[in-house]
Amino acid sequence: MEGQRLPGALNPSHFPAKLWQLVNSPRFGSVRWDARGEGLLIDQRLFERELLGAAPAGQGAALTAAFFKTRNFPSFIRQLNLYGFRKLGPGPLQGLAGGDGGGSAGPLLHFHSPHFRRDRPDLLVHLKRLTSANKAKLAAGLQVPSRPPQRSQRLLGAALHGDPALLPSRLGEAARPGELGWAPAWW
Amino acid sequence: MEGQRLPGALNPSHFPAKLWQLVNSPRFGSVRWDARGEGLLIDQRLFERELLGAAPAGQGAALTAAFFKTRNFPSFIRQLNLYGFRKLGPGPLQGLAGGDGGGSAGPLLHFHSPHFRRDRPDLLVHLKRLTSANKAKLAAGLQVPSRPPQRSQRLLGAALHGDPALLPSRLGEAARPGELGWAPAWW
DNA sequence: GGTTCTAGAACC
DNA sequence: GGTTCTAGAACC
Repeated sequence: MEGQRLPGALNPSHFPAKLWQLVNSPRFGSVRWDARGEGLLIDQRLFERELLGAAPAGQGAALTAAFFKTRNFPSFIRQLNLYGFRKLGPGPLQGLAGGDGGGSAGPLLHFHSPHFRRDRPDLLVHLKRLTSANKAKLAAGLQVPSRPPQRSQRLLGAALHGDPALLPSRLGEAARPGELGWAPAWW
Repeated sequence: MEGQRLPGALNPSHFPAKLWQLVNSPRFGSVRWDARGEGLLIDQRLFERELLGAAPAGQGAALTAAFFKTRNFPSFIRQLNLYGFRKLGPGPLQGLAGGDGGGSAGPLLHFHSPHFRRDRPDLLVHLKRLTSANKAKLAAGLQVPSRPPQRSQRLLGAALHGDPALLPSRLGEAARPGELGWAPAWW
């Protein structure tokens, strides 16, 4: 399980953290690592059913866990591109994807970012939202700050990942009512 | 049935002609006119099944008529935008869409172009592919030429639409073998 | 920062 | 000209 812990410095409500949790979660099969742990394999059909609440055609829209706010798969792709992921086409690199993944319903999309690797959660902090402003800063060699998670978010993350180092040690620092009394629907 | 005939000047292999035939075809329910005949109502779920060969989830990909070359719905949207269609959001205009369309499987997308109206096939010639070059020409008040359909395509269109004026009147002008010996799979 | 709609560009 | 991938911009 090493390498699957979400670094505490990441804001769990932002896309990189959510994606990290998603790919490492046994709950979901639509997003997983490729054979080398250096890219993402995404089963669009399964993704829409698991995460976007798409009904199996004929049934009404099922209410589903709100991992993402959207109901549209293209918005997820937009997020990937916005954070610098690139699609890997069919070819030698794609060949490393690693099989059909066992019962996948549809074709797999293969995406890659140099800052998103299974064994390198420390690189996640380099995933930046590539707005034009941020790109200009990065091009100029400047730093792009990340808003750190709020106290309640850090507590939640620590609780979810069982990281005692991040949990309050004294009662006086304990979570206020409501602060830890919930969990995301997708967990 | 007036107004559903494809103008002979249009190249039937290009997007505007295909879209016109699609929305006026009784074969397909995924694309149809809104209540005013001034916009398109598109049922993405049905569109993917009818025209892109999407399997009903679980089954393998079904082989389907090749109305479009793509298997991806976003490519169809890209075409709409490329030809100047804009999406109408929920609101007063959207309210004119006209019901759920009778058994539509999913939510409807509403798109509009001033050159695409049920009762005005004569406007279709103004639908231009909005490349940056074409947009510059249009902005300069210049004309953007359309490649006219080839002889075989004119003949096919005339035959499909039963337009005797466009069909050869003498045997010497008749179609050569193979020229009319086929029809699109989707017809 | 996330989501949505549209457009640029490259490839076919 | 059609298709695909990525990005800009506006809105939330």
